[in-house]
Amino acid sequence: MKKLILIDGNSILFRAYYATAYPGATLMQTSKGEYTNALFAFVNMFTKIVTNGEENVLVAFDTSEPTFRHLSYDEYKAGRKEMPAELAEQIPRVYEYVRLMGIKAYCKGGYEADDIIGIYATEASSKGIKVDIYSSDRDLLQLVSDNVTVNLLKKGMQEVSSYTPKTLFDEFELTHNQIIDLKSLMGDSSDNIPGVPGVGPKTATTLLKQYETLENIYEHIDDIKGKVKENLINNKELAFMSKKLVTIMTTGNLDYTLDEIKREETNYPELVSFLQKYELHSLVKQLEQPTVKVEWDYNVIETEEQLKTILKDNAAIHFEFSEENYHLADIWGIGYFDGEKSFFIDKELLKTNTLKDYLKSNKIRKQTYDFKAAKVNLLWKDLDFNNCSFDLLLAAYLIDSHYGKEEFKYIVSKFNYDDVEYDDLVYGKGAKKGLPEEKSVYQKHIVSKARAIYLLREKLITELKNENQLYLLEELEIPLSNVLAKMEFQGILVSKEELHKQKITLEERINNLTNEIITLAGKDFNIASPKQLGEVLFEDLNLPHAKKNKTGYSTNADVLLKLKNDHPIIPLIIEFRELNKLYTTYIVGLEGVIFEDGKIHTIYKQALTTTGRLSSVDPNLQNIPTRTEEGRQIRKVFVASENKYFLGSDYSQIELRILADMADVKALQEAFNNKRDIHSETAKAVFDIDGDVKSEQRRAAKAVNFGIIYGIGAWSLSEDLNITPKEAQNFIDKYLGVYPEIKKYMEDIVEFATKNGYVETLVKRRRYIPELKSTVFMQREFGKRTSLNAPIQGTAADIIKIAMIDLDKYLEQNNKESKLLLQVHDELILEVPESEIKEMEEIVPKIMSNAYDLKVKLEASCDTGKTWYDI
DNA sequence: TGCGTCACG
DNA sequence: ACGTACGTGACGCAA
Repeated sequence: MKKLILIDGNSILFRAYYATAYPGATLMQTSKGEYTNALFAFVNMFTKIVTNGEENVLVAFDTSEPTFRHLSYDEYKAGRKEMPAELAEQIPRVYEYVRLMGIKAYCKGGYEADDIIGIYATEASSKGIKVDIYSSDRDLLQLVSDNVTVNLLKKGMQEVSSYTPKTLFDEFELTHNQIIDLKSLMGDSSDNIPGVPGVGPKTATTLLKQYETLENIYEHIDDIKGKVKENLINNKELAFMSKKLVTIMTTGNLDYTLDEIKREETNYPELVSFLQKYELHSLVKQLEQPTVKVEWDYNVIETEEQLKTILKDNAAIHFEFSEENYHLADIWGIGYFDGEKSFFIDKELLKTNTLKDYLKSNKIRKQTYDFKAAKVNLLWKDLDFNNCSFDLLLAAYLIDSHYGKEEFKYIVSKFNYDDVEYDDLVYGKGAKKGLPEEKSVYQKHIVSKARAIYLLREKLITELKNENQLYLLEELEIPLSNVLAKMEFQGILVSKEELHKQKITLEERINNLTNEIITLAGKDFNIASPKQLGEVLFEDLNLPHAKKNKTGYSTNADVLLKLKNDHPIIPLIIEFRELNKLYTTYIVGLEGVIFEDGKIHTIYKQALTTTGRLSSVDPNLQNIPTRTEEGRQIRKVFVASENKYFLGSDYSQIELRILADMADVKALQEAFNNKRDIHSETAKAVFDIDGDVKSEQRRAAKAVNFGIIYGIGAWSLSEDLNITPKEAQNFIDKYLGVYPEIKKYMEDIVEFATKNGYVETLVKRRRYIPELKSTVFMQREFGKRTSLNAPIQGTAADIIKIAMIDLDKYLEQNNKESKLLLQVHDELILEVPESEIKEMEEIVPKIMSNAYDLKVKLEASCDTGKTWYDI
């Protein structure tokens, strides 16, 4: 042994506790209420001390048993406050942590932690072993010697002062041997050691500089003068007793020999699950070291014969595509890893029954990254892909919903896996993106992804299991992935005639508007440019400008609406804006994404939103206009196939129902269960109305109901309702008075989020909210609002996902021709043959309302028609 | 590429 | 004094 680290566990634990338990602080707790603040801070300090795995370390603790010090001096450590229960309960956890690190945590009756350290330090030092002691207790300075360094942790936890004989002398002007005598003279209030009354550090140091030791001081007591001499003589016994008390043992009978202090291997899996159990996720991340690079190679599979020998159950398979839009993308390669061997499978083999059957099989499990992408692409090739047992993208998304936006490399790096390259580095980016010349470069890259999937599976599954989220992966997201793949592939038919008709009409109207606007403005300019428009309105026409933004005048709809009567150009611009939006985004936009089959095939991003909702891209079919009649016309472009009808079914007030359930709002529950109009009901309660509710009052109540879901603010409510912020605040107060459970829920959820750093839905989908820890006020406020909103929005997302899975199952099991086409957050759109309309009108809303049991019943409406406009 | 704008739930 | 409700995607402009 070359080096030994001795840690004063008690001292560090106290520091750790009080560093995070300052007055007014909320102590860190797990969701079950176990305190973890000291454990957390202890681990942080500990990992700074014990950096690599090579040192021999012992952590010494006190016991509650009295030592010879208590026995020889009644007042020893008297007056010390008892350890807070919040700290005491964490001690076993700290022991466990140290043990899992592969390090001995040791205490023994009759010995203080100091003594254990003193004994081992002395023994090691005598054998020429260098010793590092860590504590915040200055008493330990007496152990400093040529071989023993004492490191004292300073208040901020950040700094450490190291004491060697030299630095000790520099600071105290005394040798390390004199530290005991110093303490004996000056005493120590924290341990209730008396010392010599009237003698403080100054006097003690002066005396010791002259006489070296306590004993020698008394031998020369007559050389000393005045009050000091008197004090010394009167308290000689106290001085020598103090010396006994402050002297740390250097010999004793301990249970381990030095050799037995050898460090063992850290048990990483157990340590990770220990830290996860106590919800110390940031520590899990810090703790993990990058995995050791393993050298690996792969074989290229080019024949069916070779293929037959490698395909196994539950291997990882990765399809790499030429484009993000995977519908008709080229397959750049197929990576495959069975846990031992790595392969690159030639895509030509997709023509073989061996590969077709393997992919399609419901018996053979496959592990993937973005199962849906592969399935959709294969469906276009008239192949199928089934039985996904694990999907890395979905699993990572469930662990942290912020990960889903990121690329493969980033995601795996979050789980400390770095044996994958950045896509950009392999394929280039932008216009230059393409397969590199060198085959082995991209082949290896694609195979490396399959390896990552396989090698990370266990870890992610364990993490999900620990947080009770495995259900979400295996019973919700993966099955949903399969449903979404079918919906995307199915697509929705558009009428090119209708599209063209609307295009012509819009073009003409926009042209006319443009001419009129230019005439009124008196000069030619680009109306679609907010910058140019702002200049025309607020400089040329001198209209009053209210708001400004970073780049100039604001010209948004709100501003324009307020100027409506100030100039005849304004209504024209409002209309231009509306029509231009419809034209560019919806008419021209949709025209450009029609496939050869005459349909539009969107892509649902399943791992993107932080709340658990889906998003729809290429094109976005979740924001097709409906609020204005003009815009709603666009929906006539989407038509049912021949002899089929659209069936739309949407949840009624699902988010408010979830709020009524989660916050346990009795009045809301009752209103919902009696199928009353929820906004009128709210208006009645808030305005204390008996009879009819005026539409204005209902509107106000509706605004607050919505506001609550978003994390209401008086200012925005006042904007929304055109009242003063003060009136809005009154309104909110009244509302919360009527529904006190909501007030409580809002407070509780923010407290939970602040304490735990995340919020969750009814089925444990989690959203971390780091903004709550921000030092920026606005950021923290944002964090609070999302804490309120995410569980509600997320639960609604969970419920409709369950409904989709249930519905798909029903359709499959009963061999129905009806197909799910679209999901728009709280509504489902199906294409139904005439023969199934009646059944579906009954079954779809039923499955939707039965998807999840809340304290209030879920209701879903139902409509059918030939175009989307009609439902 | 970032911004402003506006479409949806 | 700050800036103002949650979650999205697509467009055109301007740099």
